[in-house]
Amino acid sequence: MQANLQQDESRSPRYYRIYQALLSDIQQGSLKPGDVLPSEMHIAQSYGVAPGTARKAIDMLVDRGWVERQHGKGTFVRRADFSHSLARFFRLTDREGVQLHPKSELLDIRVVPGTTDICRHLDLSDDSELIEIERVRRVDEMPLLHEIIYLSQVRFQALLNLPPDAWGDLLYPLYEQVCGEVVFRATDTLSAGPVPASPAHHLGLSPGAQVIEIARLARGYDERPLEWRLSRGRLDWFHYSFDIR
Amino acid sequence: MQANLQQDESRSPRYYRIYQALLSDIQQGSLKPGDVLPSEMHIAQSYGVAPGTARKAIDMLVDRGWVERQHGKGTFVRRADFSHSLARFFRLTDREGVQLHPKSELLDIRVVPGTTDICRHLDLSDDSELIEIERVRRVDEMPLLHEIIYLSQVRFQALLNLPPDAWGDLLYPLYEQVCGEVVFRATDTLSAGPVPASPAHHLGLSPGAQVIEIARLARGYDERPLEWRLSRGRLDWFHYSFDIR
DNA sequence: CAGTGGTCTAGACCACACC
DNA sequence: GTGTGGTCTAGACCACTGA
Repeated sequence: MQANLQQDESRSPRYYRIYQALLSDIQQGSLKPGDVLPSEMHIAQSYGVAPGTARKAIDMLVDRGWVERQHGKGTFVRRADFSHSLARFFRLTDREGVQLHPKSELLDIRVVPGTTDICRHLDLSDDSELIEIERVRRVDEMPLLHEIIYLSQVRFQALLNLPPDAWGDLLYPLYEQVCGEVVFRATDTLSAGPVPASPAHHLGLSPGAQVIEIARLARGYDERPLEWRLSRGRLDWFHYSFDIR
Repeated sequence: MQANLQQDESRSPRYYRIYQALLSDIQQGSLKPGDVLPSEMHIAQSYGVAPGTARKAIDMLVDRGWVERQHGKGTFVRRADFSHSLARFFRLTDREGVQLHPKSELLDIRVVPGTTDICRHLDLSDDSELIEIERVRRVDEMPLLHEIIYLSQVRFQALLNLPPDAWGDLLYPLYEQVCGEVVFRATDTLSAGPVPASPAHHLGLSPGAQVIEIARLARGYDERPLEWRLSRGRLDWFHYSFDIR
């Protein structure tokens, strides 16, 4: 009956404060992917609540995809499953709507002064230095996409020292493992336009031909912009698919 | 080792069976959009379970978007909110990413024999008759999209008797009000291709010019295919935007 | 005021994993 | 066996709504 404890600082319910505490443990890294959480009873006792209340906090973590229950074993922090990162963020398909698995070739990485436009997208001051990455993504040697990627030089500096063979086909796992930055969501905007010289060359087009442009702004857990990306692809190989709910 | 088949007719938990029963009431229409559900206590008593169990069933309905709680008032079946239908299903934007609000002009509606391809998309037998609708969607008199839409003649027959002035800018509200069919989700697939004669004419292009093609399969609550739609738009006015999570 | 949903308790028994 | 999560009970008090 110590209902008094709860009164003051809490306008939010106990299960919600426990949820926030556990989530913070995960985001700060004191609970790492693959780690087991304390048992429900343990959490209940250490926060001084009934088991049902602790369970409700864990329910929230499960619903939001942070942890996974395993009956009889425990509750575990989910690994950022990058076998699914491709399926989540790469939406190009073949003619029949089947997901493609492109290979990536790094063309160039360098530090450039940011343009006003890009810095504004990334919520940076207008004169910030940016990391610019240029890539080609191929399926069966066919160049499907040409990509130019901009990142904050401050937050992604570690990428500059990577040996060439450390670059795989996916960037987002690299962002997490090398820079500790996790891409949580993204907004894609598709349009068409004439292709500049460098992408034209890598896509096997003459400059000025029409291409699809996919502009992407990717954000972290806290909604901060992390990456601005401009992908260009040939019209004739372009198939892009997704669900609306 | 007794086979502890609890001989409950159900291997599923009680809250889940209550969830299914309530959901079925909503889908069958005995609970209509805007209706209030029985109170949690009432549900608990009438199913013979504890209040917490009934509440958990309602939690599932809330999580999945079927009902909405209103503290102090009750729990209500959600209305399919067609003031947001446009924002949900129409993703064309202007150059700056701002949602467009197109006007629709009905060009033609007729009954046609279905092609194998389209009937298969709609889960109909190959020789089914279909309703074919042809529309143009304009913003400021500029023809933005040409659409051809296919529907089951059986389920959407009521559309054939509509007076021309009953056709507004949006079809999905019409499907619900006139035919009782609710579009719940859709899959869009974007690609590019040469434009046939009729769309070319309405979009102000010469036949064979490249256009964007948006193929959509829209489905109801129960995942049944409802509508197959092929929209074509000029490359130079094409901007399509959405979120990935 | 009575009725509703929102939170919380302190247990119970079951099913599953592992030793 | 013990310890875990999964389900369920039978209450309690609170906060909000509307008559």
